[in-house]
Amino acid sequence: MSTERREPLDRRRVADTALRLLNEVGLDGLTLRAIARELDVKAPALYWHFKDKQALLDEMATEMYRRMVAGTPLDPADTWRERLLKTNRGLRAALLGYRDGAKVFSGSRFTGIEHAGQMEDNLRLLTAAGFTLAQAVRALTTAYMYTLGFVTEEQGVRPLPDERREGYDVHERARLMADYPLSAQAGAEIFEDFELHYEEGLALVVEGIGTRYGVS
Amino acid sequence: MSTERREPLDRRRVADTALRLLNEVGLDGLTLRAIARELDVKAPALYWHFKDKQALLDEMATEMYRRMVAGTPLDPADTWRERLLKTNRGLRAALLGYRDGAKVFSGSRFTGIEHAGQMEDNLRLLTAAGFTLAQAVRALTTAYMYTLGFVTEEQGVRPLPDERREGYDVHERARLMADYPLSAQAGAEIFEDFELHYEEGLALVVEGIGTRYGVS
DNA sequence: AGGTTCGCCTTAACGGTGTTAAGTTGTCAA
DNA sequence: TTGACAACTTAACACCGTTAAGGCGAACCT
Repeated sequence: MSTERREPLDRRRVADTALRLLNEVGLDGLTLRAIARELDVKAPALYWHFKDKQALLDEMATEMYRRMVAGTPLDPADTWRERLLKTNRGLRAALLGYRDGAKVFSGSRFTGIEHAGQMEDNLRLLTAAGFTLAQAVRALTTAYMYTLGFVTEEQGVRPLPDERREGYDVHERARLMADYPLSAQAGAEIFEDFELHYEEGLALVVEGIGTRYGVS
Repeated sequence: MSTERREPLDRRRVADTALRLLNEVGLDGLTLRAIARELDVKAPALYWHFKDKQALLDEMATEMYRRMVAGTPLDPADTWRERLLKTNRGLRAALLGYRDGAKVFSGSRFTGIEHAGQMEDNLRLLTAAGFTLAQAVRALTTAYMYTLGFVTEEQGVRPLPDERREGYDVHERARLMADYPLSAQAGAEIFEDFELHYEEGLALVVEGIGTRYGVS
C-alpha cells in the first residue's frame, strides 16, 4: 500500500483535468463526481477550490482562452485585416479543440482580467490603423460574435472534428425538402465544408468593416 | 369536486406552456415537474407526447421560430438588404422574447421542415437579386450566426430586456482595468446600448455582403 | 517537545432531476 | 359485453449539485 501523498489540487489543475475529460464525455457527462474521480478525489473536495460548478466552468473557459492566446501568435506589424483574421481563426480553433467548446465558452465568464491584455493589444492596433475606439470595438466584437455563433452551430452538427451527429444526412434532408428546391440544394452549403464556409463568412465581416469604416 | 375532464394535451400546448414558464424561471428552473404542474399533470405524462426533454426543447425552439415568422412581416418587394435586416431583427426580437431564448434556440433543432418555407423565400429573393445560390446561403447564414452570437452574449448580461445580471457594472470594470485604458473605455461599447450596437454590427455584415458579392 | 491551528480532504446525507416500468381510467369499436 | 387503445398516475431508480460535519497530516507557536 502506497503511502505517497498526492499533492494538493489547485484551480488550474482541476480545470485542466475537466477540460481533458470534457472531450471524452461531453458537457452533459461532465459531472463533479466524474471530474473528482479523474483527480482521485471525492466530489465535495472540489468545493474547496470552487464555490460551485459554474465557477469551475468559468475557470475552464478562462483556461481555454489562455490556450487560445498562447496558440495564436500575433505580429505587432499585422494589418488590421490580418489581425482580425488571426484572432478569430484562433478563437474558432480553440473552441473546436473541445467537445461543446462553444457552449462552455459562451455560457461562462472569465475569472480575472487576464483577457484584457489581448483586447488592449487589438484595440491599440485597430485605432492605430485609423479606427475610432468605438469602431474598433464594433469591428472586434462583431467578428467575435460571428465566430461564436458559427462554432456553436458547427458543434451542434459536428461535436468533434472527426465525429458527426445523426440526423444531418444531406441526401435525406434533400429528399424531405423536395418542395423547397433551393433549400434542398443549400444543404451542402450549410452542413459540409465548415472550414471553407467559415472563412467565407469571416471575409464578409472583414470586408464590411473595411468598407463601412473607410479604412483600407 | 369537479368532475370535468381536462382535454388531452398535445405537443403544441405543452410547448406553449413551457415557453411561458421559461420566462418566469429560466432554463435552469424549467424542469419537467414544473412544466407538468403548470399543465395540471404529473411529470411522466409528458413522455406520452415527447420521447425525452430534448424533444420538448426542440418543439419549443420550433414554436419560437413559428412566432418569429408570424411576427416578422415580409414584403416580396423587399430589396435583399431590407430582407436581411428584417429577418435578423425579427430573429433577435424573437430570441429576446424569452429568458435564455438564444440558448434554448441554438441548443435545439427544428421538428419538421416548416422552417424551409422562410428559407426558400429568402433564397429566392436573394438569387433573384443577383446572388448565386452559394452566395445567398453564405449571406443569410453569416448574418444568422452573427445574430445568434450577439443575442447569446446579450442575454448573458441581460436575461430579460428589463433585468441585468450582476457583475457587469461598467465603472467597477473600468477600475479593475486601469492598466488597460482602451479596454476600460470600451466597457460602455460592450455592455450598454445593445440595440444600437446590434444594428451597427448587422450593418457591417450587410455591407460586407454587398461589397464582396458586388450586388447593390 | 507538545498543543493548536489550519489547509485539504472524506463521509454522509439532502432535495431535486430526468427517466422507466407498471398499473389505472375513461372512451370508443366490434 | 368485451376488448383495445389513448392518456394518464404511482412508484421507483440512478444520478445530480450541494451542504454539514468531521478527520488528518503538516506547520506554527510557546
